[in-house]
Amino acid sequence: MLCKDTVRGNILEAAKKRFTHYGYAKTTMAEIAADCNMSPGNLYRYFPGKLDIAEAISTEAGEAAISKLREVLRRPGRSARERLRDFCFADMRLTYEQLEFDKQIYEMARVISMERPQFANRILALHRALLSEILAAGNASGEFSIEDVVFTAEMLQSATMKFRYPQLHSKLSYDRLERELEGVLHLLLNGLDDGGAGREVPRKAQESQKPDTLVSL
Amino acid sequence: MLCKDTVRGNILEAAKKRFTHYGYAKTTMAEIAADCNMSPGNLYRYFPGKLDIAEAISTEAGEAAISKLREVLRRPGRSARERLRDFCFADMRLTYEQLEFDKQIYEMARVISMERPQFANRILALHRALLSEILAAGNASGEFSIEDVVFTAEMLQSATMKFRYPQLHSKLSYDRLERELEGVLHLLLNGLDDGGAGREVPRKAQESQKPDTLVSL
DNA sequence: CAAGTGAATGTTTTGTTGAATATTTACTCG
DNA sequence: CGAGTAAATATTCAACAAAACATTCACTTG
Repeated sequence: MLCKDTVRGNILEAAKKRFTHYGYAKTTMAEIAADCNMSPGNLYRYFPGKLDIAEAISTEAGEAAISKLREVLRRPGRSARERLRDFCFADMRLTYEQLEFDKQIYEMARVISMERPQFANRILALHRALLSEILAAGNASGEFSIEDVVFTAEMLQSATMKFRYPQLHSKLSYDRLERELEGVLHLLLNGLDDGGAGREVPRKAQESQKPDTLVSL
Repeated sequence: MLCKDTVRGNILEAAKKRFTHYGYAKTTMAEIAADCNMSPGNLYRYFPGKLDIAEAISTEAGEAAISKLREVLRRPGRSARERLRDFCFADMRLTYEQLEFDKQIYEMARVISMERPQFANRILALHRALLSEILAAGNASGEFSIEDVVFTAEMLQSATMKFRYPQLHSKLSYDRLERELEGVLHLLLNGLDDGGAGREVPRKAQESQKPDTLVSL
């Protein structure tokens, strides 16, 4: 039997194909409906509107990404610091690759962030919860002694904002982003006292150090 | 005698008045020229184009802001840590107020950042130099022992990106921005070991803690 | 009545065209 | 020539009509 959820699933699937292939703007409700062998009007019995379809798709994708990150956290035999590092790098790589290579997904992300500001917040909250988990584990193991884990997670998220949706904030090569994340994390973990941003890994030749560039203003 | 630089100065002055009063877009080259008692065509003997006039004005303003920040650094009887803190807060307040209350300046900033990506970089470089100064002074006084001062300054700049042009990155109240900057700085200065983001100042009621919201995507 | 239709409706996007306006050029003046 | 002008040109903007589209609704259909 075709329960409501199955139809919803079909719609999402069809829409996802179109959105990722042709882009959000270039996809019409009529097309999505046709792909599902229904009339445009009927779509509205399953979703309030086009944007909600996109949001549902993005939520799914976002939660999938969070799941992947959660797996990074489950890796055994790592210290809390290492875990934090793994987590941040995995996160950056995940979103960078996603947005770098897929113009369409980038478009959707932009539209949804504009029209549904709360969307990004929900994902950020999930993300922050994982950070809190790491910190709490670190506390438990005696590696950290953080008083307010939730607040500290918030601050970590704030300081690494730039690496979360790199394309939205600056245009840097992935190499450079990695190097910067490395440095910032070192600072966040150890503070200024421990030799500043600590430069274990020798930097590449100075020539390649293009300056930062703000973007999307 | 009317040397070339005097005329340039007059043009800049006239343009500045118009730009700040009516906005960049709503100001025409003809108007600027009229204010200077010259024909529009003649402006091009002094500036390559309208955008370059705006850029010159902004550069001046940017350098003025940097000077103000430099003064904050000169305040006597402060430790390097305090200086760093003063500096970051002064910087945030300066740009926040500027952009918050002056729609026209905000417009100019946006246009120039879009059309002349290098502009922001030059200002950021000046800014970074001041950070390096603080760190170097901290090293000299024995308060820090930072190996690569320049690199560490870069990392500090990176981690506080969000507070540099707040309106461009997120929409948060100034209160909340201050609180976040406080937390992030604590983390950057002391690392995770020192009780995390350290919460000397009790946070306000949880109700008021609206989550972050990305903006301008 | 739940599922669906397709025409009707209002909003957004798209094109187009004329007007503004940035920029260039050919020229004047001292 | 250096400083400037004013007309010529090219680009951008604004307004408005047409088309496309999202959304709604009165109406099947099983």
